Amino acid sequence: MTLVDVAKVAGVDLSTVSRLLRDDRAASYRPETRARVLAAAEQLGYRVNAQARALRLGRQDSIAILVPDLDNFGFTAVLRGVQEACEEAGVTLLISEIGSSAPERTDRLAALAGRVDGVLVAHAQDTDTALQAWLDDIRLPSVFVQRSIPGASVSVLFDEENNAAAMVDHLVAMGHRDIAHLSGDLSTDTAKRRKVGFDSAMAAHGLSIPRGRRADGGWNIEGGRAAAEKLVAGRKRPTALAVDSLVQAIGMLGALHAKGLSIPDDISVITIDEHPLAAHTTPPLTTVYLDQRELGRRAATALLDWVDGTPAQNLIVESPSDIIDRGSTAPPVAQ
Amino acid sequence: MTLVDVAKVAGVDLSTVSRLLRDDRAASYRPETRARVLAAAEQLGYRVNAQARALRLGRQDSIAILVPDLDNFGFTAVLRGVQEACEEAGVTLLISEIGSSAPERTDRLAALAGRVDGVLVAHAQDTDTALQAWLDDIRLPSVFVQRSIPGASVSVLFDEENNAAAMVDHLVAMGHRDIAHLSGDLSTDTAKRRKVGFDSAMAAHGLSIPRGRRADGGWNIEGGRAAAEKLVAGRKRPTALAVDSLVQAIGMLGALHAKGLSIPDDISVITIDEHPLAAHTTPPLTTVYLDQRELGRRAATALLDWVDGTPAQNLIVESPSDIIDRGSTAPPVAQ
DNA sequence: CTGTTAGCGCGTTCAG
DNA sequence: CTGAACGCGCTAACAG
Repeated sequence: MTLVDVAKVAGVDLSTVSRLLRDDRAASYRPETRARVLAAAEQLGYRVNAQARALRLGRQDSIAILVPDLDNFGFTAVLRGVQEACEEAGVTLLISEIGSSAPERTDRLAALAGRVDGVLVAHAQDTDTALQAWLDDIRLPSVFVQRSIPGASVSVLFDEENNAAAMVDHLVAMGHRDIAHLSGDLSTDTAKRRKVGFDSAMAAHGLSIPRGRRADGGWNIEGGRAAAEKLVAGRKRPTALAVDSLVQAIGMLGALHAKGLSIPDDISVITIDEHPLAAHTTPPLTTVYLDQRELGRRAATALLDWVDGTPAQNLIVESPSDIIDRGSTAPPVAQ
Repeated sequence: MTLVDVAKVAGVDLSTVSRLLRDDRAASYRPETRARVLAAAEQLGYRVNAQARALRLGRQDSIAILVPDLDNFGFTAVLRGVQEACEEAGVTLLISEIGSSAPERTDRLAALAGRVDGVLVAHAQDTDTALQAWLDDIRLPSVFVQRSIPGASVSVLFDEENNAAAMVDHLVAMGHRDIAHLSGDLSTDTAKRRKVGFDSAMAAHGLSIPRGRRADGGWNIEGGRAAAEKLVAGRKRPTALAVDSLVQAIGMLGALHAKGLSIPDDISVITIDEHPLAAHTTPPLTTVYLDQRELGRRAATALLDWVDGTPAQNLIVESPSDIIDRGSTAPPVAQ
């Protein structure tokens, strides 16, 4: 099932088979030859050898995406968008989980480097110098997805300030004035930008943010829970909670329920990120919808273009920041 | 940064470099040569070209795992176990989502075939003949993970009958006699085997399963919700619900809450699958713990061994079926 | 329109 | 202990 085999069966040269099977349109072969070759290939079940092809062409037709945590369902929509774009481009996608800076991470990255034409990065803390060093080292095109590292590669981002502001606007429109911000991991720029957006929006409404009204929820369930506990611990609770991610919101719900708080009667909550799960929590969560799928598509496309020779540029993907209202917010009541 | 480059810098033949860098121990080279080569490699930042190596050796040092749905957090622990095993073996893992039988799935599969030495399959409905055909076609070692197709390849499974029985035993021990089974997709053998286990366990306790006490929840949130609605719709509710997966349990919670049922006061619930999420639902869920990570490891190891020449055998991974009691079950009360 | 030829980078005999 | 030479399967000139 190699080119020579097919050529032998078809009674032509292997280069003819190679061209015929690939270009198809380009060369107008004699119908007879064409038929013979196609028949032989079919009969033998011929498949090009991806490795030989990669070796010859110096390109892999495959890219990788580095994700922090496969458990994080806040990110699957992005993955799906990336998959789609890759599919359309006929490129294989390699998904790799690279959690914390474990030592074996280096090996995984090293193995990856030789197998792909470029890499998408969905994992980046400002301090992750090891990752940055690796990216420099491999000299492959790389694009950060919904993350960015200062002074580093290209990024495809949402307007996160806008997203955070959307939460504030929604809550203020309901009459809230004492709003707490359950932030994502503040060592990531995504969380930083949302913080800025939150603060600006509050200021725009003439509201201040007293001490104790922000907590870092670390982008995970447990962090969200701990942060929520802190935010509602004081004598005077905020009347509403704006949460940076759905994953953290899950933890928050646990904390609020444990404390016997009823949503939205005692406290309103809203979160960024949309996922099937949001419709099935208790209560269902009002969310800021982000088109993560589109973000994934755009990031993948940018990377693929870069691989093809067109350097990618930083890109902000417009997202409607639409509110999906599932009733977890309501006007505040006097405590 | 190829072998020749290193050889040139080190002033030796490229074959020397090749041996030295790989065997290391095998050949006892002159320390001097050794040092020169290593230094040159280091200096040039040499990396073997995975493609050339694969072409030469006829092996990719990489395997793929086919998953139905990356959104399904019930499966990430398996993935993690697989990743670990691959890491230890120095093998690259290719994760690929192959949802329904979309037409583009074929392309994705075809591209995969040339890049891996074998494939793990975590997606299998008895009726998925296209997938089966592909597996036959590629003639690569393949192992099914927590799934099996009748008469097909090798499987690495849990004792699912035992797992379902664990739910029944726990509930019966609490005093329940009227237990409903919210099953997984009954076209998958996993669900079928759990059904058998559930029924046997009930029979062993001298309990029967009246009509309307089982519903197919399709392995997803929405299916779980719909099935739960059906199960508690009748005049006389069951006193307890045994759910086949955490994902479905999420949907179930939504349904029960919407109906105003309180857990475990009005109805007890228990589910198979452990995940961080289970500790943070309302209420937290009592679960049957499965060592999915170990399952993943074993499956990956079996496949890797097969790739190395030792055909894999069907394998049942012992799992303790331990109950993690988070209080979502309680003795039944008269209605 | 089709065959010939020359590598892509590497691992492996076989000599020496 | 090290070098020389071949070929894995494929593509892209270049002939014819």
